[in-house]
Order: sequence, then structure tokens, then C-alpha cells
Amino acid sequence: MLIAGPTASGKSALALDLAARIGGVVINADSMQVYRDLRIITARPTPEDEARVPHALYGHVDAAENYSVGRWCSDAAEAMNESRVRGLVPIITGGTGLYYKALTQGLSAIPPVSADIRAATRARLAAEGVEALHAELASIDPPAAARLMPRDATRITRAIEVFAATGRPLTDWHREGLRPLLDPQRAIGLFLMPDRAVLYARIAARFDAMLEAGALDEVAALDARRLDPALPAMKAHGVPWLRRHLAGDLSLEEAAEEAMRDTRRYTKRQLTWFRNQMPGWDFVAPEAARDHILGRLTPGAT
RNA sequence: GGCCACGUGGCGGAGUGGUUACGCGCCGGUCUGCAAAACCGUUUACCCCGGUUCAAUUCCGGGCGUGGCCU
Repeated sequence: MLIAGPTASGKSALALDLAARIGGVVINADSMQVYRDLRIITARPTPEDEARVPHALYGHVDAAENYSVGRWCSDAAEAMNESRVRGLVPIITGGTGLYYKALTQGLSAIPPVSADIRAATRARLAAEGVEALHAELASIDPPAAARLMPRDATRITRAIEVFAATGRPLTDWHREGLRPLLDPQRAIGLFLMPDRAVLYARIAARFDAMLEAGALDEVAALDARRLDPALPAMKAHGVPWLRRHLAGDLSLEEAAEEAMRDTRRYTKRQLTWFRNQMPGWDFVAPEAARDHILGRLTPGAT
């Protein structure tokens, strides 16, 4: 079972409910809830939730690490195997669209790029600018250069470093996909889709609740580690703005406004992703989700 | 009551007698190992009426509204 939906749509609660009901394990598919240091600010399931039903891949990574889709795929494969052994239904939930795509459509067999090469490529990006890298890509991997927007620093850098590390253009690697971990035919993909206005109101209410629950202290503790601000965990919604508030750059109200805005934008992108990248998924209103999924589990029932 | 200033798209904010600044928001889209990232696109604008003019959001007059000062 794959349960996705925008931030604050009630995915976790639904997953917990289903897991308790049918005997399942909740496996995280959220790129930020994996980080140990970010519990409150990412709305990770509480210890009580985790005590009720088995959970996997929550807070198992240190914020100093660069987690990735690739690592998630192998972690998820392991978690699914374990659930099979225990006779539990894997219920994968989270909002990271790319993880679901990799899970159901496979990833290319690109070897890991060394930290040295990555650092060197990033340094070049900073020194030479995106345009220079894009021009270089046009000579080593013309299709990739044509496909990518000239200012898309992230993907251009990736294409350059894959070539630097493997001597083969990224486009070649993409032609050889690995078999997906999960056969989409054997899974139910559900996307919770709340009314936009309701969702935006929930985002605001939820951020206020996070602050009351100690989000600022959590960010202060993370801040004290003096990690590289470019790390993924340092970019979790609310973290950059709350850090700026802690530094005295802006008021808590301003930081909260910005954090909520980032979250709103993100939910919009999530919607776009699932709508267009995940064919075959069911889009359901949160209130109707549980009955919908239970109905699909028992084909005889309506 | 008098004087002055101003009325531009959801908001902020330029500007021009003829060719729809721009920013933000909203909305839509792209996506194969940092994805809560990175990137792209779009958006019923010139308060109302009359005049001048080939042509008015832009000039002139009146009205209405807003703000400031004065009585």
C-alpha cells in the first residue's frame, strides 16, 4: 500500500489506522522524516504512534549525512523484506514523489559518485557558473543538455559529475534501468487530495502547533551543530527561516510566514508530481480514503 | 468649507500619446541518486463621465474616492 498526499493531508494518521487494522508496518517515504534531528519540524510520528504499530525508516539518518533516493530504495527494500518475514503488510507513506517513482518505475544502475568528485563539481559550479557547465554538458551529453533548462544547476551538476565519475553520459545510464523494487500492479497507490483552502489552513495551524511543541528548540539544537547549510536536512521547511530568526534577522512571526509559504508551494509541487508522474494512482478526498482503500482490499465488497 | 497630492492587474510598484516594466502571491508545468531540492511558464491593469487627437491609461475639464494640511 502506497499512501501519499501533500504535507498536512493526514497521511500518517491514515497509515497508522490501516496498519493497526490489517496488521501492517508503516514505512517512511519522506525525505526529511528520515533525519534524526528533525522530529517536530517534520511532523514525524510520535513515540506513542511508533509504539502502537511497527514503523520503519523514521529518524534513522543523521542530519550531517546526505541521504538520497538510492539509499532510500535499498533501505525500503530491506524494510519490505522484513515485513514479509514477519507477515505484515508494508504500508509505505510519505510525500516524496521521487521515492515512489523510483520504487515503482526503477532507477538506473549508476555507481555512486565519490564525495571528491561531487565537491569538485560543486566548486566548479560556484566558480564558473551554470552556463559554463551547461555548455560543457552540450559537448559530452547533447541530449541531456537539450533536455535540461540552462539554469537548472542541480541536474546539470549531476549530469556532469556522473560523466566525470563513470566516463559515460548520464543519458546512456538512463537507457539501462534497473527493475523496480515493487510491481505497481501488486500495489495500491493512493493520493490524498484535500480541498486547497482547507489544506492551506491546516498548514498554518500545523506550523503554529509545531512552534508550541518546541520546534524552535529543535532547530536551535540543530543550529548548534554548525553543519553545512547545504545539507538536505538544513533545508527542511521552517529550518532556514527559524535559524534566521535565532540569528536575529527576523521576527518569529515573519519566519513563520515564510515557512508556511514554502510549505504551501511545496504542496502544490507534490500535487503536480503525482498528477503527472504517477499514472494509475487513485486521488481521493482524505475523509473518504480509509473506506476507499479497504474497499479495494476486498474486491467482493463495494 | 478651502488648498495640495494621489487614484495602474489579488497585492506592492514603475512608466508611456500608438509596440501589455517588474516584484510578490495565485495558478499550471518539468523532474532517474541533495527532491521539504532545483528549474520553467502563465495571470480579465490602467476609478467614472465628457473633451482634444488619426490614436488616450498617458493631455484637458468635470465627477467620485483616498490621504495630508488649513479653517
